[in-house]
Amino acid sequence: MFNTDAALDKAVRLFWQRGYDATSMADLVAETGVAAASLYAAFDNKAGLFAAVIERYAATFSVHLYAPINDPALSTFEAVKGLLERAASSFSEPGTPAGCFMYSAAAAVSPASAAIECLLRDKRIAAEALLIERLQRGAAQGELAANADPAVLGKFINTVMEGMSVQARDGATINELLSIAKMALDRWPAAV
Amino acid sequence: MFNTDAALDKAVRLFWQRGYDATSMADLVAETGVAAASLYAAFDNKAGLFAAVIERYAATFSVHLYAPINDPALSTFEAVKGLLERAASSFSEPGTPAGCFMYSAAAAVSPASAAIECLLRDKRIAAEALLIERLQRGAAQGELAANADPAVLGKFINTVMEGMSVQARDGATINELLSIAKMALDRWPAAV
DNA sequence: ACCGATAAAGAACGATCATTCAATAATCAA
DNA sequence: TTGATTATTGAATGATCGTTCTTTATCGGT
Repeated sequence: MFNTDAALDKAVRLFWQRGYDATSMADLVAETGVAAASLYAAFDNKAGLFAAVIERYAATFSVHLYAPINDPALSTFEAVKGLLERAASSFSEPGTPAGCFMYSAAAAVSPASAAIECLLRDKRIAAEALLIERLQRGAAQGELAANADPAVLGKFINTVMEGMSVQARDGATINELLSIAKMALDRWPAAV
Repeated sequence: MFNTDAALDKAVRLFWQRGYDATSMADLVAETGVAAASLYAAFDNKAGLFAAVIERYAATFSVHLYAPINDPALSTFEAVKGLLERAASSFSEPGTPAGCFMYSAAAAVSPASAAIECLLRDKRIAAEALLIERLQRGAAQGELAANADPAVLGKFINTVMEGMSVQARDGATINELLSIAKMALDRWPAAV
């Protein structure tokens, strides 16, 4: 078989930039250099290819973005700070399309592609749940103010990240994104 | 001529939900009940129709959303609070597609539709500039802390709004959005 | 009632869409 | 080397895309 990972890397860029509906199989063939029939043999159809692209993005980009959340050596604040700072730099990284694939690749799709939208939505919700769990662990260890609600705080942090992705798509620089991240962290409910 | 505003209202919903590329002329014909040739006579082409849809959305929705920013009776804080609260309620309004049209209708499009993306981006950037101007006016009148940067604060508020739109698309309730808005308004840099 | 002008629509256009088929090239056990 | 299997592809599929052409209604002025 052809090098599926290399092809997926190319496909990730394309879907990232143009979104699901606006990326045609002809585009994917031109970008990957793999014939359409071969892509179908490997991934069944466009939706299957996109599902594989999601997993490839998660393995190569999301893992790095969310690394601070899973790093046991970091305090809860440091973990969230690391997450937002990585978002700022990766969303504005010149070598990749701006913003986050998970947020913009299927922002608005046709009813025929509703299943695709769900795939990404589930990933977004799972990532938010991961963040909230980390905050709950921090709260259990007394790192957060007593009146702080980890669920609301997590949703807030996640919302800022999602907004940062739109900002990056509109041309925000890494420094602007870092300023936004810093301001979000100003709201941090540290234990007294 | 047919009732263009009524047709545009229908078209707004369709583009709002599905985005530019995923909304076909056939969809628009079915939804508006106006024949394709008539739509072309009135708006030239799909891009022209979309441009008219943008203006229709701005006149019927954005105006209401940004009303607090232009209300001279409100303090700067009240204006921003009103903006975020209106975002929370309108983004989750059951009668309309979730989120904000300006943020999601052309989040990711094909290179052929790049001009469409620019149209919406310009609207987003103009709205952000409007918010920042309001904050600068507040700063000039001593409503903000001396070390507060209106440009950064405005970008932050705007980022939260953009994130709230993604949250709404993913099913966030009005109460969840209000909690997010409330957290964004915490530690407001009020003058001492 | 009639007529020129305007508005609306049905049917067709070539282009492109995702997908598949038939045929070729590469691989490997024997 | 041979033969069966697998991998790969160019070409063709019907469907749908945005767009336009031609024809049919509609309408205000005389």
